[in-house]
Amino acid sequence: MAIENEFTRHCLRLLKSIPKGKVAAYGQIAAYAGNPLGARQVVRILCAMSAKHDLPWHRVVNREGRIALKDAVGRSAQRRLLHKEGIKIDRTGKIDLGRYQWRPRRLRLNE
DNA sequence: CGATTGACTTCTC
DNA sequence: CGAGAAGCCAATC
Repeated sequence: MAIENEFTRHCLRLLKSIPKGKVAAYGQIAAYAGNPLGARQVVRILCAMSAKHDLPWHRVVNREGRIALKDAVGRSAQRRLLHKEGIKIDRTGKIDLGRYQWRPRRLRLNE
């Protein structure tokens, strides 16, 4: 069964291109995929297809730079994966977005 | 077909 | 900074 709509396709492509050591926000992915209000759809995609498509689900956090997962086990797993990629998380559980947030394409020339 | 439900976001207080 | 409410969207019931 193939990918149904364009939005989903874009999301998958974006998600797969998040480089190691960087993170993105749900709403951010949704926006680049064409639906600025589709953060929850991104969640659904991750939930449903992360395993099947080998998506870097752990590189997606909420807008604040915090792990959005509710499940305690999943949260620690994500924390571990991120840490393994060199992403630092402060003791309040927050990621420094200014430093780690992914920016698609060439908008990140200077920095 | 209306109600419920999220790994969301933004605004108020 | 924390808690609540409201907005948003698609899958599921």
